[in-house]
Amino acid sequence: MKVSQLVVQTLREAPASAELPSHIFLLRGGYIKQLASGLYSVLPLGKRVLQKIENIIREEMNRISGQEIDLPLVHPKELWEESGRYDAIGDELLRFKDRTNHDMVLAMTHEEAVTDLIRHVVSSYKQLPCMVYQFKLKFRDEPRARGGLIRVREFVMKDAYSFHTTHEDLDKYYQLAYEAYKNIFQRVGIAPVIVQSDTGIMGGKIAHEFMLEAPSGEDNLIIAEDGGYRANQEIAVFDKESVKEDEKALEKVPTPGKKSIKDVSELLKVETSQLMKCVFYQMNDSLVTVLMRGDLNVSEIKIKNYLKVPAIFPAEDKLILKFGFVPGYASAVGIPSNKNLRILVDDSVVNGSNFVAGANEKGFHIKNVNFNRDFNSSDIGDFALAESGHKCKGSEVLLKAVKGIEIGNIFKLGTKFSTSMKAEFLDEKGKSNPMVMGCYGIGVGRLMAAVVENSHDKFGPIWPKSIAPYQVHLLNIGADPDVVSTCDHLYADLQKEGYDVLYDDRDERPGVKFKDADLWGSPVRIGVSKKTIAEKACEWKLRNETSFEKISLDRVLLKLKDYFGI
RNA sequence: CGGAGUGUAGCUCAGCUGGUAGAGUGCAGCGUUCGGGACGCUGAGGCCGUUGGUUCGAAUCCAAUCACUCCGACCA
Repeated sequence: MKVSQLVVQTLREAPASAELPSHIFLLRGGYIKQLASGLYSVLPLGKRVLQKIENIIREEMNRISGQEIDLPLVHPKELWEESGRYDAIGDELLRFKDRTNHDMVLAMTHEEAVTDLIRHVVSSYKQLPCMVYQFKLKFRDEPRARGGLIRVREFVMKDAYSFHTTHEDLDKYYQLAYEAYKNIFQRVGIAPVIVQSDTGIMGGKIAHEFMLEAPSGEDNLIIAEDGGYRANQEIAVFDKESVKEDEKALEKVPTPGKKSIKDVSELLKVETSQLMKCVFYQMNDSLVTVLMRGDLNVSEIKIKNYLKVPAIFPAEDKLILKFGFVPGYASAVGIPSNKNLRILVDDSVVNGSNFVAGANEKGFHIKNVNFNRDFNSSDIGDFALAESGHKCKGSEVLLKAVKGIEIGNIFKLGTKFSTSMKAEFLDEKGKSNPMVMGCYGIGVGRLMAAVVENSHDKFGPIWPKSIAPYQVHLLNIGADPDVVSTCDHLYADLQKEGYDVLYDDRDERPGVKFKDADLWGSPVRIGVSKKTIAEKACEWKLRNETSFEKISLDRVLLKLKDYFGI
């Protein structure tokens, strides 16, 4: 491609609102252009990168027996009602009516559509297992798009779905998908951190997220310092180092005006870990009370998962008071649970003893509160948020928190969709069973952005060979007729050899061309000037190096072959 | 949905003590240049987000509304 023909406009300056390197360089290099919040047009350069990423993913999906398909973007409401997600998902699912006044949705993911397809096509164990995948637009009406392509509303995702006769078979395939994902990310130059993740309202038990560690990441990851444990903070577990002592007698103490853990700890001169905090959430009219050791924070995801609800909200004082709790001085002592009051007790409270807790009376706390003796509940579990400085379960290894960008995920769905949507097969004995499903997603645009986050300098992206929009950037330095004709010939020769060449044939000053070359990030830059052709040579410069070398024109093809290994 | 901010030329922004609009850059043309975003001249390009109000007069003041950005909430 000749730059003179390329549909592109590079920018000297990115909009002030662009902060992430990927956002800045994709805009400045003319890869993408924002149309509206979270909606981006892709220009030819960006499209080439996306296509190369897609081809890598396609190869790896085909290698694990994937078959490419295409599912609709617009679905009738009924399909989503079948799975129960029409009501379970909030405004993120864009709903609208078609001309016949029929309720429709824009697909934010395709479990329903693919389950519908497979249940009609597959009916026997002989047809299983199978995996189908697609590259398809998703629309999610995100409350807040941000960071260029990192978080958008409309995006192409590679989503794959596998169907199995048994959980064991899914387990085996899940491992294959896991390896395929590692290959994909390695091929685009990313070394992902792979963490256990929340399964959310998708149900299922096991899921992993592939993360690019980056300060701009939206997810918090908890990683053991020896790398032995890695999980999304939402679900990460840790050692609470609880110690049980002999139970002492209750003792009411005045704590006027001291409502926070910190204040009470200072007043009574006890460690925050000897306090018991009481956090309130509400779901409609019912109250959820969470009792937790004072030095720990609540993980709302763990609570949502335990209660199996899509959302909880901080409770209003009015509701808290209605159940007999006194905000600031609250505990479960003397308050039994009932059908509108769930009392969740973190195991840090169960396994500790003699806590200072609220007296449910303004200005008073109680010392030596113990689970079982002084209050009770059958809702015991792990509801605490793992944080930097905590220790791995059962070991002394420290956990640290890092930020990450989610670039892919794999999920064991199990039979959630196949049961609700009756995707069943007949086994050897003629008995009907729900198919066991897995799903595997990668956001293609986000991956492109992640690669830039991962690999750039102050001038622009440094694309890996595998997905650079063009492999070779050719430019004439100066408009001398001999220089131009040398470049023209070189351009033709390289193309004939099958290289993707971007030829900057514009009548521009060298500085302009160099800046653009950096923004377009081709791995190899070949420059031809009057000086070089005097020696029948050209400049050979790699994007990831700062200096260039002069090589003979005869050696260009050889050197390219060597560099690209083809 | 809460909090903050911004809407003026394709892009980045100035103008905002009220008097109908500017720079840089980009674009077109001419000339001088030609190794890391050169310089000079000429030119095209704006209903100052939208609507209403105050005023003789509004980009400028007030109100509403829309859009976009950031922080938070949210994020199968």
